[in-house]
Amino acid sequence: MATPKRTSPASNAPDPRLRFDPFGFRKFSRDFFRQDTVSVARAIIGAWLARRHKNHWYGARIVETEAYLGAIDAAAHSWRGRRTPRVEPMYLDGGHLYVFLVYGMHSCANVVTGPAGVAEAVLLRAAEGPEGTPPKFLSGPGRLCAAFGITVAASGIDLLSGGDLRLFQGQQRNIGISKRIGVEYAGEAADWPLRFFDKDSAAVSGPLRLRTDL
DNA sequence: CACATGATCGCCT
DNA sequence: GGCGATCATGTGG
Repeated sequence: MATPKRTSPASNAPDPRLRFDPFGFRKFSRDFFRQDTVSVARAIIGAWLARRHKNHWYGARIVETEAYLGAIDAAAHSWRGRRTPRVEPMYLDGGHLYVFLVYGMHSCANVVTGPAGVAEAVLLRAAEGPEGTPPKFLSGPGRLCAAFGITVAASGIDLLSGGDLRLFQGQQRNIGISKRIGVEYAGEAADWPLRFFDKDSAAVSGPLRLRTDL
């Protein structure tokens, strides 16, 4: 008989090093996510991504994001209003999650922004784990998803309806701005200053030259 | 650190 | 059929 084919699980277990206690954290309002996408991308630097798994909580502080501006943005999956099953979650109300697979192997998680029908989102590019975890542990969208066990099975879920994935408010940070990473094909949009990062975090991804303001 | 390359497959044209 | 909102590894400066 043939070699057993490995089936990808609906959702993977989060890394145990991310255990944390969400007690006392404040949640965001729906209207917060309905703001313009750039504001949200900036504002969630320092916020906490959290996941519940088998009655335990796991979390990390977001240190790097990118804004994707929908129909007008050649780097966005919803460019020119493109509407396919994969991209459909981008059209949901602000506060939902959009997850996609790149290069056949890495998941990327986005927070949907704007009101329903506006297909914009914020890509979560990197986070900082608890002290003691390697600086690059959650550095890069693929690694962040892998550590949290987030897969495309989570695409379309609501972060505000009491589910297993949530976003909590954090502390204000020193914000740096640059162009986005890995979108060179997007023409003029490739140079738009839509990447935001915590200047004081070692967990930020990408080349060093993109770690300073424009 | 910068740059090049291979891995690997769902999605779109 | 081609190509990515990436990552790990290897080379060279």
